[in-house]
Amino acid sequence: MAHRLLSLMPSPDETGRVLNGTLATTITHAYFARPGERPAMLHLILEGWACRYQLLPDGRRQITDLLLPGDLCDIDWLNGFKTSLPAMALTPMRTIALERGAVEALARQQPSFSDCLLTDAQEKFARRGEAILSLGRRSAIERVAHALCGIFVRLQRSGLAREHTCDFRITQLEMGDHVGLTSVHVNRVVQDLRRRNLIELQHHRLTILDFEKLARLGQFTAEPINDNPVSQYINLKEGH
Amino acid sequence: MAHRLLSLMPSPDETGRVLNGTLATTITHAYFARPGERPAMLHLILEGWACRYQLLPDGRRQITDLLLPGDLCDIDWLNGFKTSLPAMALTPMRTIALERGAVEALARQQPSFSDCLLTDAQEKFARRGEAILSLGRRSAIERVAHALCGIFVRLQRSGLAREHTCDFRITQLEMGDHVGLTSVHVNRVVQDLRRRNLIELQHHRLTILDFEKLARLGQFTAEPINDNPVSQYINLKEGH
DNA sequence: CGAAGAGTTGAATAGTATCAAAGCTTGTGG
DNA sequence: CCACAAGCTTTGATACTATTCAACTCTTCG
Repeated sequence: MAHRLLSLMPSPDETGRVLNGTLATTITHAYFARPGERPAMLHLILEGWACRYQLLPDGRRQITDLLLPGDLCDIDWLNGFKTSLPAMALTPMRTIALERGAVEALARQQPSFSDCLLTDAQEKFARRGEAILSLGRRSAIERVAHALCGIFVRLQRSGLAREHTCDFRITQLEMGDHVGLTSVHVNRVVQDLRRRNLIELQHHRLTILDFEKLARLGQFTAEPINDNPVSQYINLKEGH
Repeated sequence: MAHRLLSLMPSPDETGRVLNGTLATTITHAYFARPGERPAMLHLILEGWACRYQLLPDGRRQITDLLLPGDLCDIDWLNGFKTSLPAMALTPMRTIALERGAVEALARQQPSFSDCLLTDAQEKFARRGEAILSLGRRSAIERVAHALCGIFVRLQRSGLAREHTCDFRITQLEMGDHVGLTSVHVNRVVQDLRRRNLIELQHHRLTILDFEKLARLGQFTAEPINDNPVSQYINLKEGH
């Protein structure tokens, strides 16, 4: 079961300090946390996609953060671990659940871990900056191209992409809520990308036929690699 | 000279620890920091507006963060004080300049100050979330209405608005780069808001005639008040 | 007073949303 | 294992929103 998750597994920690967590699974649409709560558990994602989102009174929805394998689900430790936006599973998920108290304690005791959390926050902050640029200034096709590149690279770095393909389990409606378009228009853009021979997208699987070109179309440049990821500090206690 | 800045001046700090800073001024379009740099000085804004922005290769610009009086110019302490996006003055500015080393030292020594920085970061993170919602899901008039409400409330909280009016010194082009529209369209939306008797906007001054209605139009809800602002820790050394 | 920048206007166009209906997939219960 | 239902994807027609381009006016500042 664990071989696909290998790259997310902890490396031996020099200081010997490690956070112990237990395996957890959820179904699609489950909430990891709801606004105002101070969740007992934080989750490191092993498999599956989740998001944070915001709603308008009339039902319009915007996904503000996409959470992929390797991500710590709760950036809200910045906010005293009090959740500001709902975090919801977009697919079935497999996560490592960590006790909030243990995370807080390790952050106080081990500066390198506290730095790691800071880096994690900075990464998410920068990602929101990219989203603002996309939504404000990129056309529909540029936005989708950029988003696909970003998702692919993140999955690749977690060892969840091989060659030029990866799983792609969210719907075009959810994609629309992510890139600020309607699902109908996402569909038209996707077809356009297919016609240009840039991607294949079917049966929950994305294949990027020409990454170079797709990246140019979306003005995508990969973010720097984080050499101090949260996953390093986490140990999965066997015997779920 | 100081009476307008009163609400930003430090209150006596219980612990006696205070960051000493000196008055600095800049002209429009001056840079506080450029990407990759590790600036020697951080700036607390007293007067004037600044922004962080991102450019596309073809010149399209998107403002990702608007920095107003009371804001610490450099959120990038999250990133080890290494600037990620350029921060530029949109108007002439008056700031309190702080030595980076002193800020770092105080953050290490005084937990309440380090919490304060965390809160500051969380506030900016949340503001980016709001921007993503606006750009992704709100119409042009809703975006502008929302932005005007947000700006007014922030200035009001810094004591820089009286009754229903405040200074408004950025151009419609810059406003467009902030809310993801062209300057032409911003102009049309502003005129629409005038026709509806919601605002007056002329001679660098904004008057909100009906805040209630404007807020409803933009789905604006004020963010919670930060009771541990950065400004509390800062002392302006006289004799610039 | 003149120049440069900012705001305003109109017409034409491009881009995206909306609405409605018809195929496809996928997962489920019989 | 099949058939069905629900949810996704696809298509077309149409309306609307925002951009583009170009000119003109008004402010501001030196």
